[in-house]
Amino acid sequence: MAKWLVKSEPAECGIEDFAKAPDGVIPWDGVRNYQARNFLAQMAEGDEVFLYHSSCKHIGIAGIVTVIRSAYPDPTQFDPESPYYDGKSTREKPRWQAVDMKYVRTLPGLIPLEELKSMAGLEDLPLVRKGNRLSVMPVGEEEWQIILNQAG
DNA sequence: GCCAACGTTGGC
DNA sequence: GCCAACGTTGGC
Repeated sequence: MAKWLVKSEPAECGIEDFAKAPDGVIPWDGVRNYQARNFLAQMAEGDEVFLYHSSCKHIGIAGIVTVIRSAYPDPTQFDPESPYYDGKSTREKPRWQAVDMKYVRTLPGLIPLEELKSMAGLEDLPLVRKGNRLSVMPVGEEEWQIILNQAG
């Protein structure tokens, strides 16, 4: 099973929202970046995902979710009412993909970005690199373990 | 609120 | 195909 990390603003969709969602399930839609979309498309059912809180007071890894439905056309791209609407996308040739994710657990303590930056073995994780804006990224098995050990 | 870094768009 | 202009992300 592959491992991943996704960013979200907790005001929009944080680990608490997963914990409160019916069955703990939230569709991961609205991704509008090609590189991030390509990673989304590679996700498989059962893959585990770190949920990272960005653009807020306490930034860092807050919890773990799992992929329960692999990539399907993101419905928000067809919805003119949606902020994620994309007029250039068609149902025959959808541009954007979504997956469904399910709550696994909230970490006992958030792992702050600052700490992730200082940890050995995470140097290649795009998350800790300056100016990185990628919102969906792969996490290597070793990186995953290093972070898990830190999470307790 | 600021601003650096980045991705995308569009003129040429 | 280049690249300037623009909009967005996201840490600080």
